[in-house]
Amino acid sequence: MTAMADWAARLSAARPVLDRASAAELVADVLRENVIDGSLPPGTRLSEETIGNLLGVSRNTLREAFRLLSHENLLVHELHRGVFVRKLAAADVADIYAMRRILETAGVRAAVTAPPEAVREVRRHVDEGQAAAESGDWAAVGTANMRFHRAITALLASPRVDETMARLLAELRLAFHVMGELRTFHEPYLEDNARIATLLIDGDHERAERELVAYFDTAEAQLLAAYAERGV
Amino acid sequence: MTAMADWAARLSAARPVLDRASAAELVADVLRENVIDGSLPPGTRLSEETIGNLLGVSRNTLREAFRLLSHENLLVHELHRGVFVRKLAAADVADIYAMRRILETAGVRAAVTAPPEAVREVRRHVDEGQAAAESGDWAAVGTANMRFHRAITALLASPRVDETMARLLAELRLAFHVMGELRTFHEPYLEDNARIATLLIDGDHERAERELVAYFDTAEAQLLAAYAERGV
DNA sequence: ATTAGAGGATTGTTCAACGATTCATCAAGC
DNA sequence: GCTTGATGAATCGTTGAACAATCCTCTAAT
Repeated sequence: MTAMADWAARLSAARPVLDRASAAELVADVLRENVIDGSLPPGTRLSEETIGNLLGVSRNTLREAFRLLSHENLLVHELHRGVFVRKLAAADVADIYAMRRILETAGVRAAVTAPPEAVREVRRHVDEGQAAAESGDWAAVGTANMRFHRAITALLASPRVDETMARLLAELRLAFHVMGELRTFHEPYLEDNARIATLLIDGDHERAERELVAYFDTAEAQLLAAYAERGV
Repeated sequence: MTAMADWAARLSAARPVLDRASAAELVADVLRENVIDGSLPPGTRLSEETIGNLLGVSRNTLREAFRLLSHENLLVHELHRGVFVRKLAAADVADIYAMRRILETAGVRAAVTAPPEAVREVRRHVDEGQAAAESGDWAAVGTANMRFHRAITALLASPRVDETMARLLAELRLAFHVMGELRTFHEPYLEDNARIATLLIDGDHERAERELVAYFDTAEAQLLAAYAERGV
């Protein structure tokens, strides 16, 4: 009975991979990648004809992909004007951090009852980030940092929280483009993350929460300062 | 200067009404209504041709409407099979309540710093619900109850939290269909809501939070019991 | 310098068509 | 009797074209 339950669990887990065939979703994947890594900077207009020819899909399919990404808040659709890569306003950044505070502090509090391997997963992403820093790959440090924070909310073991968090962080990447040097933005937080992970493993979730909140305050302030400087 | 700010505020508030020209959104509104009120029960398959003819729109427009509602988690899209009215599993109900616990308890804690009119708004929806109960309109009691809970998370003053909460509650309505009598499900909570609102206004957010958590526990248990009974 | 208008380009929407996939039916084999 | 495999109908996925509506740019006139 447990053996069969195992099959069932693994098979149903593999199911979404099989469904991954829709052309619109594939196009959305490509565009999402380019938006996130900055190839398509915020404000860029995505012409239907140009991109359609470039990717070899019809306008209808392309528009469907645009809609998918609009729902993820990565593109904005303006009636009769087209779709643009989202430009995050300062208010958006503040709102994203507000929501992160709620979800991630809840995650830290859930660490007490979460399975130990989930807590270890948090630490794993810290190590990942430090390794990337040593090789000077600051973009990789950034993604490791995001995985670290996603691992924190993963302690809640809630699919909906996970998805919300993933979307929030993808959106936040749009804001990172205003930071000139990735290094100055990511490097200082490596230590913070390590400290928080240690506190979580030690079970001192109260101090972990305080440190996390402090991180939010400084990171948000840093981003907003960069925004003010650039007058966005 | 303030006069101009007034114009600006009022105009930008009226803007979404103007944009409401998309055929797909109108179609989505109709379908949403029918899904929520149970005319289209969970599991129903929505044929593109049938519904397209019924509403007199092209398949493309209809597909866009489907996508809108899929994103709201009211429909599910299965590749090459079509779209279906979402069937909420017991695990989904549990997950929705997990997320509500996080967001709404955060809302209660934010009541301390929230503007007084926002707190009064919470109480207003309690009164609404009681009025609806007196006239025996239990569906209206249900919507008032949802507005009550949305008002709680509105204390956080975060657009993203508001939207997440709205989607969660719309999704949850799909689960209400398993409850036979709406009255037995909604009536007991009128008192709870009133008590919580009073505690919020009095500033006793600690007790308010405890009461809210207790409400979640019983409401969730009641729903899950109904699920188990019907073997869904 | 500002405004008004014409023209071109792009998006919004629909339609028809064809290939791809699923589902139900039915026959063959163990 | 049950499973396996093939057949055909129904439906979805995608494309391309067409036309209307809207926006943008450029020119010309005041």
